[in-house]
Amino acid sequence: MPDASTRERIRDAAIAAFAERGFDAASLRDIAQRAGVSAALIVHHFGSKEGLREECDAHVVQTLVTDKGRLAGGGASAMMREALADRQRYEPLLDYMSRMLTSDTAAADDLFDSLAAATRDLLEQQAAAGMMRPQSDMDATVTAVTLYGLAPVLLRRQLARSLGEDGLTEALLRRLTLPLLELYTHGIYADDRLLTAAQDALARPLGPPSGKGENDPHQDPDPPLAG
Amino acid sequence: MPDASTRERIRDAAIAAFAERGFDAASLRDIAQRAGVSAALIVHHFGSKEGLREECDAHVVQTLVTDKGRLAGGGASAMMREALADRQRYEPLLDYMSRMLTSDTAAADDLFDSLAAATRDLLEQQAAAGMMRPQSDMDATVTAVTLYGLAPVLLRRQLARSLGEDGLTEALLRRLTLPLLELYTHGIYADDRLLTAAQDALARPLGPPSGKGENDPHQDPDPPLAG
DNA sequence: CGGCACACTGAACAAGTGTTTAACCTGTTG
DNA sequence: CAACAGGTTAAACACTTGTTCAGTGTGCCG
Repeated sequence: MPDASTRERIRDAAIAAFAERGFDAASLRDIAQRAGVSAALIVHHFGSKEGLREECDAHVVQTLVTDKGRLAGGGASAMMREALADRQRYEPLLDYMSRMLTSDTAAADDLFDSLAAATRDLLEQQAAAGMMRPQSDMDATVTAVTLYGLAPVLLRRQLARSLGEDGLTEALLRRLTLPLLELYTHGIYADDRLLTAAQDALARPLGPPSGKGENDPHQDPDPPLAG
Repeated sequence: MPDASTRERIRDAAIAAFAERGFDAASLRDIAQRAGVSAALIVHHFGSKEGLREECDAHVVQTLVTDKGRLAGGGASAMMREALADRQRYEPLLDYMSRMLTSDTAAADDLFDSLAAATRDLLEQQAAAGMMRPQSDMDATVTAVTLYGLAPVLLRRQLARSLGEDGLTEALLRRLTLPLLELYTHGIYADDRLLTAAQDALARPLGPPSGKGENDPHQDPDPPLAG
């Protein structure tokens, strides 16, 4: 393992470039300039642009997931707090992660599985402490909560813009805290009309293929899926 | 407006290509081949690749939002149902939308604003019908529900993979219906310990800068953000 | 010192990019 | 028929891309 600092400088420059412009749009010469080296040196160290990507993927996953057990009990929420605390260092990682999670790579799958596992640990821990209501389908709940935790990261730009903030500010996180906790504590619906309607509809072996749909769980009770 | 069918064929081929491979990776010659024309003709019709993109953006936004008032009361949930019903036609649109929402274009902002507006309409309608609990910050709730509705679309690949389904199948939507409705009806927490702790912490003018954090709303009550 | 290994470079290469140019074809109009 | 307009194309252009090549410098080891 030779002088690793150059390798690491290239790797970090690549992560920043991939995060900013995407893998295809970021050129080796662009990355080389950021790292203060030649394009040829990148190939010398990583074999190819694809090799560089793999190393970047692995490093981002490790930093976000494995390293220091940073999300053992926090998940994406912990990430966002870390990102706030050390913005210059973590913002590229969040951008990189966002692009990774919506790409079809094995590294993306690994990352998501790690996040889902951390979510499951947290939920099971809270369930054991008697803090959680019994869930009808724990696997689906885990996946959904993981998805919901990632949404503010992936759509961070729209989130901030929509609420009139300038990026992921602390004020933005504070403002989201209560509404989200209200949702996770009481829900947003005043009664269980929609829920029981969906339960009834799903209880029937096979719903009407494409009827009027007032009782079709995919026609009305579903809005929470999106709104 | 000359024979529009060729223009539309090019536009649709471009949407499919951009959705599959991304704007940068999809080449004009690639799009031209899909549409059965020459690359030069694309430039002749749209001026440049960027011009083609703008027309694709506009068309996708119109199809998903404006056209037929398709999401007046349904939002992303309605989208996913449409996508299921006519998969071959809508799947490229969902991929295109996912890429658009995570890019920094004006069209993306417009699309998100339209989705948020539809979410607001739906929630206010349900609030007027007495179906909703009072929200402490309606704007934040609207944004959060919009984000949460988009998460399954953006992360559809991970969602399906995580629950062992092959894409956005009807079985997958059915399986998600109850857990999500439970969440939106009762929450997932058995008591309001976390919520009141956060309320207390936020009531203090300025929280401890970086104390132990057991009462810091960003340290513990936050997990719903991600898990 | 000689020689080897290796980080590192500028220049060149083949392939692919978006775009331009000149021309072809076809239908319409005067 | 002649002239024009416009959809359409192949070929060329200038440029960028990832990668290769031949070489330079430097430090270590025998």
